[in-house]
Amino acid sequence: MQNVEKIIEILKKTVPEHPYRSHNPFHILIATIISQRTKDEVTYTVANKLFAKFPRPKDLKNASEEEIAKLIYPAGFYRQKAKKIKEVARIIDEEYEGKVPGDIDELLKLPGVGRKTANIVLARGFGKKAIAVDVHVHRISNRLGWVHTRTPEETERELMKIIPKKYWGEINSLLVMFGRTICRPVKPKCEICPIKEYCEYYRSHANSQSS
DNA sequence: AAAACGGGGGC
DNA sequence: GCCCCAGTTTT
Repeated sequence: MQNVEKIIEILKKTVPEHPYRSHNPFHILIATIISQRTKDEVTYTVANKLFAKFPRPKDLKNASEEEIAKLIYPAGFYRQKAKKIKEVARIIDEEYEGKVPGDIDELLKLPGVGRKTANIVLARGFGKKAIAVDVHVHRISNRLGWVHTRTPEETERELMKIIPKKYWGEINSLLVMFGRTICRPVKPKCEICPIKEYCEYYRSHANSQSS
């Protein structure tokens, strides 16, 4: 699988950059919680509004759940998320001196933080080597034939074997954008895909379908 | 293992 | 009008 590095380099030149460029770990964490089962444009809009009003853990801790819920309303799951966001802010302010922990086990203790969210915070917020597997990474890795897996955990383990470590932190952003623009869940745009020649899915569907 | 949370957008 | 979407938590 020497191709993996080549494929990633092609994607890096072709795929648009991930639009959420904050490197503030707390903002990454809260924005990622908001993003769960939510379209990303909506996520950025409401996250920016939220941080404009309550930028620091201490600010969000002191905000009311109703106030938070109102600001993130369009993202859906707003009551649940508002409660989690307030509690996460409180824990970080009171138990971690206002700093998001850069450790997977500590992150997983936070409400609303599962494996995917924790890995995104580590990768994007701290620049650590962590592979965050969401539906895009899972789908695309299987389509390409990099893995043949059923669960995200399994995908994460297998990807760690075949993706060079230097790409771990950015593979999620890259594949999410690739998945949005080209390798969509339904009707992937294989005609214009820059890596179709390396794709198992494309080879097996090359004759039968184009749309 | 399945249900529940949820508004917005694509078709 | 139906179905899916940067998942996590509860049943």
